[in-house]
Amino acid sequence: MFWLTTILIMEQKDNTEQKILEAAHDTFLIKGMDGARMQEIADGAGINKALLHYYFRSKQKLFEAVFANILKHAFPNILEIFNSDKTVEEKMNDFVDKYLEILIKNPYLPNFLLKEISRAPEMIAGVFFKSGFEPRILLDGIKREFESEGIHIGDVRHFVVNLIAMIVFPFAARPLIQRVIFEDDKAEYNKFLKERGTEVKKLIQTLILKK
Amino acid sequence: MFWLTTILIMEQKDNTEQKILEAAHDTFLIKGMDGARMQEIADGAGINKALLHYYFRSKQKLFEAVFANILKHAFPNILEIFNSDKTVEEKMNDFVDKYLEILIKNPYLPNFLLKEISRAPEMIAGVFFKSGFEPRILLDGIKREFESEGIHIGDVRHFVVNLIAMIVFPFAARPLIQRVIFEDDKAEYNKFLKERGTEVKKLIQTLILKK
DNA sequence: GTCTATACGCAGATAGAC
DNA sequence: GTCTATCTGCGTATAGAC
Repeated sequence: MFWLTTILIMEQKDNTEQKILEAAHDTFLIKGMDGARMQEIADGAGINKALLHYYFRSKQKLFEAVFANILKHAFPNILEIFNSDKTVEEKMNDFVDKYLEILIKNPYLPNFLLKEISRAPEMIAGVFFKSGFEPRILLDGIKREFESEGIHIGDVRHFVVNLIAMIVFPFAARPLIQRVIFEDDKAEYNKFLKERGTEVKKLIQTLILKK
Repeated sequence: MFWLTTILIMEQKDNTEQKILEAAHDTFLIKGMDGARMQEIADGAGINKALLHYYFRSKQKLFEAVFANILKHAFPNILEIFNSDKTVEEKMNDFVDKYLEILIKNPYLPNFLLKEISRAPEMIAGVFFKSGFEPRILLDGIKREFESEGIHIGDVRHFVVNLIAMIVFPFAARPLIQRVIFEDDKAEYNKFLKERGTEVKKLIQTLILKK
């Protein structure tokens, strides 16, 4: 009955508050906190500015609501991937696929996160760590798993940063790369992004086979 | 006599206009166009807001001056590296070293560029392409050089994006990574950044030796 | 060239009718 | 809950004295 529940939730939330959150999401995601305008959000939601303040007292509060929501959907069950009983190599591949999928659906996410985290690290960290997941434990786990398969990956922090960099960067730097290397060919760049999965997984493979 | 010229230039430019440009640079680099305040720039330059408008008619014009300046210093002689008579492998290593050096000196650069390019791609592209360098030719050259040494690197666009991603991303995502993985240990993260050179060059090596 | 004072517009926020 | 009208403050920009 999950689908029913979902529909119910969707419907009962298809109210003004929800419409505001959606419009705010769209505006904040692209313009960021500094660049966003309450008027634009109101227009997007089909209401007026006053109602925004009725539901969320301030721009800041509205932003925080949107941001928490974005984080929740941006980092869904990483643990789910790493708690499976697959080989660590398969987990890495799952991670790549999962995150590329998320980013292809939410291409503005990387830029938004980088921008906002550098703008207000303290505030962001506050929202972020409410999720209460333990990165250090995750990293140690990855290292241990690799070693138990006889693979020496070196400093696991570099390994993970390399991995995430190769996944995220093509999205974060899209406006630049697409223009400079792809002569602003949008379709060609989308094709390129879809190829990233194979590319990154091949690179992991190379690293692992090296030993 | 270059050093003398340099000093002369520095001194003759140690005037109000120069002080404004420097203060504007610092503010824009960290806050971006949207987040920057003319008051903060004026304070930084030790003058008042009116003078800003006397020298540069508007915030927009001031920003463009700063941005052009940043680009000029951010992308110095890439061509110089690639026009040398070293092996392509050595060129790659030089590229990594050179860019890490630049980024360690200008750690805010990646975030600033990503932010501004996504905010106003057209304007940015205008300033950018005045430098008139040809990325496609550069990429083709890299591919050809690798192949002439019998190394098949696959799609050169993926190769280059991987390379730049691994160099740039740790700087762009610093506030996040430092907090999440390094428990906000600044010194430790600086050490990590300095290790990136070895790390990335090792990875290039792996890719090349694979064949 | 540099300052103080001020104009002007915009964006966030509130008051109050319905 | 939703609207219109309005306030308030801030940030860019200008006027004008020195």
